[in-house]
Amino acid sequence: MPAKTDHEARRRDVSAAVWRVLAAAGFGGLTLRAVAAEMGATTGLVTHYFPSKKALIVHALELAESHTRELVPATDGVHGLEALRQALAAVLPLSPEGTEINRVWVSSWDAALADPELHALEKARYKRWRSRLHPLVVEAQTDGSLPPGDPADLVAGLAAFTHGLVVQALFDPRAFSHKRLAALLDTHLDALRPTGSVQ
Amino acid sequence: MPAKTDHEARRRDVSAAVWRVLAAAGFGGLTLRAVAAEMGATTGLVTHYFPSKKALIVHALELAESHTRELVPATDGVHGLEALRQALAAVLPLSPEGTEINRVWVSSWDAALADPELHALEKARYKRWRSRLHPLVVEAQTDGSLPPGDPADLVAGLAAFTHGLVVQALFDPRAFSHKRLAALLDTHLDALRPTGSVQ
DNA sequence: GCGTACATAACAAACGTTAGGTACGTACTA
DNA sequence: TAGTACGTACCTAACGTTTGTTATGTACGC
Repeated sequence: MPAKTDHEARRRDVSAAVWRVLAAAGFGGLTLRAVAAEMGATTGLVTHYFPSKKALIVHALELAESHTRELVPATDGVHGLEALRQALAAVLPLSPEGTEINRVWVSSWDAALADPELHALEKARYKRWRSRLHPLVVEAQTDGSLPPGDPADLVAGLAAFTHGLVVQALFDPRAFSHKRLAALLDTHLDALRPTGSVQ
Repeated sequence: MPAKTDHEARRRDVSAAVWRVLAAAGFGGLTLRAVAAEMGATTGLVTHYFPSKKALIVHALELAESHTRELVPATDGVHGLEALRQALAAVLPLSPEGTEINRVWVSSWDAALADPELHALEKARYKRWRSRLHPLVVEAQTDGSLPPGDPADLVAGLAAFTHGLVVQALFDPRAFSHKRLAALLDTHLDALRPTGSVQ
C-alpha cells in the first residue's frame, strides 16, 4: 500500500534543505527548525523522514562526500600526475560548489571530534579519500613523475597539503584566489618531481 | 582601592577552565555552565570576569595562539631548514598538549566560519602564523635548502601541509603516530630540496 | 478503514543573560 | 580608634529563548 508521495524523493528534498542550512550556518547552526523553515515546512516533516538529529547529521555528511565525488572529473584518458592533479584540484574551493562543500566539511569537524560515532565516520571518510588517491600516486611514481618511497606517505602528504590549503582559503579567499590555489597545487606537484626528472 | 583577590589571576583560572572544557568537548560543548562546573563555581563567577560568551570564546582563541607559541622551542643557534622544521613540528600533535591545542583549534573553525568577527580573528591569526614562518623560509632559500620562488607560496604550502597533517592525525592518531608525523614532515622538507642540492 | 504524510502543539531541558542579595576588604571620616 | 560608606567578588535565582523530542490530530489515497 504505497502512498502517492515518493518517499525517497521527499527525503532528498529534506537533505537538500539540510545542505543549504549547513552551507549558510555551519553545523553549529543546524537545527531542525532551521531545516524546516528552509523547506517552508514544520519540524514534524523533518522528524518524519529522519528519526533524530544525529541521523540528519550522518546523512548530511554522506551527502558531503558524494558531492565531493561528483566534482571529481572523469579521468578517462588522463593518467599519472595529471590525473592526480585533477583529483586534488577537485577538492579545492575553485567553484561556489567547491567552497560550499568545503565549508560544510570543515565545520563538521567540531561535531565529529566531539561525538565518537561521527569521529569514526570521519576517520573512515578520510581513509576512503586516501585510498582513492593511492592508485593515482602509484601510477605517477611508476612513470617517474613522483619520487619513490611509500605511496601511502605521499598520499597522506598530498591530502594534507590540499586540505590545509582549503582551510586557509576558506578564511582568506582574497589571499587565496582560484588562480593562486591552482598555481600552488601545480607548483607543489612539480616541486615533488624526483631529482633529474624533466617535464 | 584594590580588592584582596588578584583579578588577573582569577581571570586566568576561568580561562584555564574554559580551556579544559574546550579540550574535552570542543566549541560545541562550550557553555557557561560547563565552565562554571569545571571550576566548581556558578555562572555568576564566569560572567563576572567575562561580559559575554563571545568574549569568552575570543579570549579562549587568544589563549590557543599563545599556547601554540609556547610550544615552539627557542631557535637560538638553529638556522635555516632546521629552524623551520622545528617551527612546523611544534604545531604537530606530537605531545598531549599539542594534541589538545590542535583539537581546540580545529573545533573552533565551525564557530569561526559562522561568525564574521571570529572569522576575521582567525584569518588574522593564520596570517600571523605565516609571517612567523616567512623569515625561516627565506633563510632556508638563501642557504639553498629550499628552492627559489615566492617565499609566501612556500610558506602557504608548508602551513597547509602541516595543518592538513594535524587534521588527519586528530581523526586517526593510530595511523598517524608521533613517529610517522615527524617522519612525514622530515621527508616532505627533504623532498622540497632543490634539484642537485645535497644534505 | 487503514496506513502514510504531514501540521500542530506541547514537553522538559539547556541555553545566555540579567537582577538581586550577601559577604568582605579597603578608604574615608570623626 | 571606631564607625560608616563603598566597591569588589561572588552566589542564587530567575528571565525569556531555543533546543530535540514526542504526542495528538487531520487529510487523503489505497
